[in-house]
Amino acid sequence: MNQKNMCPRFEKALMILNHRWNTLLIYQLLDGPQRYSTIKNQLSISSRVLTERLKELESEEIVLRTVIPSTPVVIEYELTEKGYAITPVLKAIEEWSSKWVTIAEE
Amino acid sequence: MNQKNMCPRFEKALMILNHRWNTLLIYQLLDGPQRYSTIKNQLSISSRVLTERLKELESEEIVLRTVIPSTPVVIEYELTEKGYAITPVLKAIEEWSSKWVTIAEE
DNA sequence: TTCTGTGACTTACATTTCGTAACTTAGTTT
DNA sequence: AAACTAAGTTACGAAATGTAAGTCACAGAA
Repeated sequence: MNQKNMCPRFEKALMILNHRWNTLLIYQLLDGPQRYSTIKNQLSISSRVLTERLKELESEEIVLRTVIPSTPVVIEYELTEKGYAITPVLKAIEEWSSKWVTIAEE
Repeated sequence: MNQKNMCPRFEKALMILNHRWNTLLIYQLLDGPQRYSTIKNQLSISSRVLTERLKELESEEIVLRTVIPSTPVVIEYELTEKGYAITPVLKAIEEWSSKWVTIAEE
């Protein structure tokens, strides 16, 4: 994937944001810190892939994972500053979709 | 993929834009109308998937396909108005990446 | 007039990624 | 002990993607 003369940062950004589920996950976390099970219930993602993506976003420092030592243990995920900085991208998608995207109806 | 109470247009926008290669393809077409082989050479996408994605973007009216009856026949792809309207999304990704994305170096 | 070349795809098949459902682990309440 | 809970894992089949070779229509070369 990718070309000779494209900015490598932009390219990497696309690789992260276009990876299936990631944008939706970030969008979901804009509502604030949330537990694993909350996220899983809101999106119809499987636990296998959810765990995988959260780890990816955590390693990219877009998401922060916090262990709450209750019983049973609860894990909270939230966006970092870098993560919240993606907001304008989501806003731009929202604007484009509200102006241009149509849903087939019967 | 997806939730009960999310705007269906936004959801659809995400499905289109997050589909592997699509955003990069649109980005590439911002340079103006281009032939199939040009696109293929610029991105390292396989012809199988390139054809598939161009058809998808065409059916979403993001891309316009034009046959130029030369010999051998040449096909030109270009963004529609709806397609060019995605520019702010790409700009937002560019800005985010230039501020926040780092590349590992050794 | 068969032979070679071109652009834009297809096709067949291997590899990777994803989804599904069942299982694990540690501590807790019954 | 048995059952329960949250946050994962695991095994495995299904779907998406990559790779390489092939197709088609026509044109100019040999």
